[in-house]
Parts: sequence; C-alpha cells; structure tokens
Amino acid sequence: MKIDKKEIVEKTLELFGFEKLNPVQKLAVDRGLMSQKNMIISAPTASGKTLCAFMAGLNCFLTNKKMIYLCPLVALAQEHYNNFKERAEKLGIKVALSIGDLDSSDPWLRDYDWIICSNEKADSLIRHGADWINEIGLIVVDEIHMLTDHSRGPTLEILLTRMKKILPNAQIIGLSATISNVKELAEWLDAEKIESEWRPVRLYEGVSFDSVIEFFGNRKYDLEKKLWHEMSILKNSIDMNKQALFFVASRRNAESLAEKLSDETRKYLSSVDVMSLKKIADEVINALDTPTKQCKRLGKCVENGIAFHHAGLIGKQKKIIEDNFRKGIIKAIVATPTLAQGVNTPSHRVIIRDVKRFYAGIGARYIPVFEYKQMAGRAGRPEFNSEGESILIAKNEEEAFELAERYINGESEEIQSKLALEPVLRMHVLALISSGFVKNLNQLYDFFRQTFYAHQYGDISGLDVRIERILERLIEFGFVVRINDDLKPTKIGKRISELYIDPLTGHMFVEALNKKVETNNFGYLQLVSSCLEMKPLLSLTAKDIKEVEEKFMQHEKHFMTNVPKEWEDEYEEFMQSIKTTLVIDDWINEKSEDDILNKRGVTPGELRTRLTNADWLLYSLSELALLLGFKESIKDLRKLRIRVKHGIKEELIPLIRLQGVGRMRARKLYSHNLKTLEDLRNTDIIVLSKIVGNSIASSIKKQLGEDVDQKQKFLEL
DNA sequence: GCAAGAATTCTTTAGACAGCATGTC
DNA sequence: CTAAAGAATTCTTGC
Repeated sequence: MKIDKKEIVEKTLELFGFEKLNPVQKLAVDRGLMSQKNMIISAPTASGKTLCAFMAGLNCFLTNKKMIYLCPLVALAQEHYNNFKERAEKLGIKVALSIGDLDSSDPWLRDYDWIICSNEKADSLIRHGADWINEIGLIVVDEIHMLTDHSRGPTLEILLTRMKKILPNAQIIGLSATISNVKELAEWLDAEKIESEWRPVRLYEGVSFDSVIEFFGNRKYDLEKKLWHEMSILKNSIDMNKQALFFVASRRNAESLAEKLSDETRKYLSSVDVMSLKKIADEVINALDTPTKQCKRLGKCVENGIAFHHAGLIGKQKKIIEDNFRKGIIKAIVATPTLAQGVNTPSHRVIIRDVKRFYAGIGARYIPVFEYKQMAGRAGRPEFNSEGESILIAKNEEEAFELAERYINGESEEIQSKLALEPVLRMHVLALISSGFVKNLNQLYDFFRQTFYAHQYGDISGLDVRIERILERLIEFGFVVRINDDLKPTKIGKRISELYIDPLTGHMFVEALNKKVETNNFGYLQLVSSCLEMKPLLSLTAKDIKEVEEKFMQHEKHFMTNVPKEWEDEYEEFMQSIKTTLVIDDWINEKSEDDILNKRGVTPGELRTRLTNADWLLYSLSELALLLGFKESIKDLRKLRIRVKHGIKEELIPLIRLQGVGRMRARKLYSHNLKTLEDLRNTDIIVLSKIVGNSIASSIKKQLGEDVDQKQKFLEL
C-alpha cells in the first residue's frame, strides 16, 4: 500500500478504526505535528497520544528517515511494538523492537524504519556508536515526565541532550501525562506545547467514607452498612456489573486484601464465570515447574474472580491476569502501584486505598499528587462506557475532605531534573568520555549546560563541582586519562561503559580480581551480590540469620570484597548480600524452586530478576577478567554463568547444551548414568525414550547428528 | 479448663533498566 | 523530619 502525505490522517484513522481525530490529536496536527515541529503533548492517560506518534511516524517515513520510539518500560515497548507493527506493516513500514534481553548489537536495526526501544537501550545503542543513528528523523519520547524520576530520569535526560546534539534536525515529540510545568520542558526542547484535559471517558473523582461514596455533587452511592469498607465498595461495583481495580501500598497488603475480598465474592459469580475462572486459576498456579505458596494463593483468589498483582509475580502470571481482566472474566484486581504506570489495564472503577507509603528513613508519607492522578487515570474503559470512577478511601468525613482537597483538587507536581544525583551522573560522565562524544574538559562542562537541569536551574555551579569530583574518581580508578585538558577513556573504562555497569561496580570488580584471594563460586556470587545493580538486596529475616552467619564463617577466606566488622555500617548490607548469595547458591545446587522460595521468603518474580542480574554481572566480571588477563577466573566464571542460568550443578554442564533439556531433564539423564553427550550417543533411542519421552529423545538424537527417522517410525507403531 | 475474641507486640515495607548468545518443562 | 498495617503472640473473658 502506498501512501501520500495528504492521506496520513485518513490512513491512520482507517488503520485504527476511528472516524475522526479526537481533540488532542486535532490540536497536535493543527499546530504542526506533520511539519517537523518539536512538540510536548501533555494530556491524560488514554487520550490517544500514541496516535499522534503514529501519524508523525508515517510523515517521517515518507521522508525516508527513521523513527525511534522511546519507552520507559520494556512491557510498554512491547505493547507499542505489537500495536504499531500490525498496522504499519500494511504500509510497508518495517518495525523493530530493541530491548535489553532480546538482542545485543545493532547493525540489523539499520534495515528497519521504526525502532521501538527502552530509554536505556537507546542510551546503550548510542554508546556503542550505532551508525544508523544518523538516519533518525523523529524521536518520540513516551512518558517524558520520567525525566523527574530519581533513578532513571537522568539517563533519559542525558539521552535527549545527546540526541539533540547529534541530530539537530530531527523532530522531537514528547508524550506526557498532565504536569504543571510543561512550559519549562517545552522551552528546553524548543517545542510547541500542546496541553489538553480531554479524555475519551469522563472521570468522576470521589471519596468513600462512612458507607457512602461521595462524588461531591456529581453523584453519590450508599453502601451496604453491614459489610466492611472495601467489600462494600466491591459489592456496589459488582451490583452494577462493573470491574474494580484497587491500589494498595505493599505486596502483602495486595495479597491479603485480595484474599479477604475473594472469600466473599464467590457467591456473586455466575456458573460460566466459575468455569473460565477455574481454567485461569490453573494457568496461574502452574506458571512455574512446581507451584509455590504464592502461586497457590493467587490461584485461590483467581478462582473466586479476584487477583492480586505485584512485582513478585512472574511475567507470565501478570500477563494472564491483565489479559483476563481486560476480557472481564476477572472481576477485580488488587495491585501495588506497578499497574498505574505499566501496560494498559483500565477498569471502570479505580479504588485508591493507600495514599501513604513508607520511605526508608523517613517513615510513611503521602504519595505525590502525580501518582494519584496516574492511578485515577486508569478509570474508564472507552470501548464500553463513557465514564469512569476513581475513589479514594477515607476513614471518616474529616479525612475524606482532606484527601479530596489534597488529591482531587490538587495539581500534579512539577517535573524536576534529578541529574545532580551522583550515582547516575558518574555513569554518564564515563559514557560521554568513553564514546568519544566529549573529548576535553570544555566539551564536558559545555554538554551539561545544555541539559534540562541547566535550563531549569540556570545556575549549574553545583553540578560542575560534582562533575569535577566524579572525573577525579574516574581518573583515580583508571577509567579515564587526562592529559592537560584532553580526556580519553582507557580500554577498561570504555568496556565498563559498554557493559552498562556503574563505574563503582566496575572498580569493585577490578579491585576484587586484583586481590589475591583463593576464591570460589560463593565468593564470586557474593561479589556480584554486593553490586549496586543488585539492589535492593533481599531482606534478612530472623530465620535466615543463623545460616547466613554460618556461611559467613565458612567462606570468610573466599570473599573478594572487603569484609566489614560487625560494628561497621556496612555490616548489615554485607549480611544481606550473603543472603542473596545463599539464594543463588541454592539455585545452582539444584534445590527446587519451591524450596528456595519458601525457605528464604523470596517470591518467584524476585528470584527471577536476581538471577538475570547475576548473570549479567557475572558476564561483565568475566569480560573485565578477560581484559585484565585473569585466565583462571574466566574459566571459573564461564562455568558459573551456565550454572546460574540453568540452575544446575557443575556435572550437568555437558548435558544442558541440548535443546529441550533443562535442569530437570538433565538431572534425570544423569541419574540414569548418562553423563556426557557420548553416553547419550551410545544409548539406544528406545532406552532414551523411557527416560525423557519420545519427542525429547528423538530431538536429542537429532541434535547429536543421528538419523532417527527409522526408529521414530518404529516407535510410532 | 478452654476457646473465642481482645489486646499487645513484632515485623515489614513499590518498582525493574542494562550485556550477550541461543533456546525451559 | 521516623508511620501504618498485617501477622503473630499473649492476655482476658465467659462459660
């Protein structure tokens, strides 16, 4: 299908199945969306900002340039990818998804027109100096308000500053939730400011207290007095045949509320629901090899139509829940704040129960208005209703008014550059020098004068001081060399930047490798567990302490990091790193997943992220060992990585290479005295089938280069 | 003497990006 | 500038 510039709007509407542009989209088009104007489009969730990006993308495609679409979350990148790919391909546009664990290098991206990636991936691509970057004509920044995030905002800020410099002619479109200082941001990017409060559904914001839900003059519901508060709201929702999405402050709260609610909801389910829910519950329970306590608990809730949702679940379970909630089979979700910023899971009703959250060292505090708006914004499903309701839960009338004043009438906080925070700054100063983007002191300081930070605060002398301090450390670490005013990366500095690890971690690795200790796997794992990248560390509970102390004594000689004394501040953290090590150690010694999780009080999702992180860090460590010539370490680390990846003891390494053989099957083969590929080759396929089943057996034989057709036929008879 | 329920103490606290080379049960 | 809720444990009460 060919397309002309005049048809962009028309074609886009057709592809998405809309009649006409909505007010936000129309405004953007009128103000120059298709004439290369930079723009910040600030509008509520679900107001169709993505469509603007799509149109601009088409426009860009017609000029033979690439669009890069930046997302703050991998899950969002995937969602947009699916959304775009299906439609854009009809117009001959090639869409690619580039995220961390999917692919490494970039050359293949050259052949694509639209590249969807996470902010960090884009940063990494630039660090590696991908040549196709110059072909970018449009940069779309989804959720550009991420700029204000403590931990990940600075990366986005640096990325944008850099892209602006490399691609002075590219169009930049920032998509943002409603924020109060759009103007400031727009000025920085030299962009047109498009602000709108338009929503596809009307949002009623209310408060619930004393058995009523009050929408302040707009409407009011009376709740059943005999029920407890949350239940009465849910009952009220179910009576109207509406779904409910509860937001609470912690995982524990999410699980316990879901469980309590589910006890009572089963009586409101139809027999059709019961059947489909049973099926979903089974899926959720069997998402892992052996169901864990958490899986069972979730399954039990789902059976009754309610799910909890938080980061302790694995991706598969989250997806099942999100999908079935969208389909309307699951009636309610109790979630932690993840769901407010993640994939699109709208609900007719959103109930915000906890507005206070614990901040380490400070205690419980009110969450920002911005976060409230994000959660409330999830209310309303355009395809079914023309309205949505968000409800705050208050204990009494007094609190109800207080909450309404603070949140419903409140204005979202301004976004603020967090660039001055040292850990992130450290990483980016090294990256700038490593990629040769900045060649001397002048260029370095000059670069930071073009950031949002400089634009926002004007005075950047404070920042300069920090940069200076960081530079000194990088030189001290041997990652950067300074000759007069020229700055050059060292080999190791460059590698650290490419590996995307914190320079402090890099330094710790180098020191550890140089430290002449007789280490072992436990030592390596402890080293990796004490990295910044592994934080937050798994918490140490009363029942762990004994074993952690035992291991501490047992491996005292093997630690590659500095071992703190009991009275030192670092001691606590050190013990936590041992706990994390313990969990990984259990895993590579083939403890069952369920055992590990139960015994250590860890959730499946947590275990998964720790293992991925450990693998990445072990890889980085081995790369540094390679660069520094520590041959022994490289060998050890290679083996260790395989073991961490698959959760196996060393003896299974030869078997794990086979496709279709994981930790379970490898162990099974081994226990039948089949210990090497040679053993397998010498074993008859019929014998093998008895152990691992027909299809795996023939797959193994095929992989070993044997023609199995004949015997396969025999087996089928 | 015992169990239900009240009172008190203890415990814990959201989330998730990146490298690289191939394929879990 | 350091809170709140759930879980576990102990205490009280009523028979």
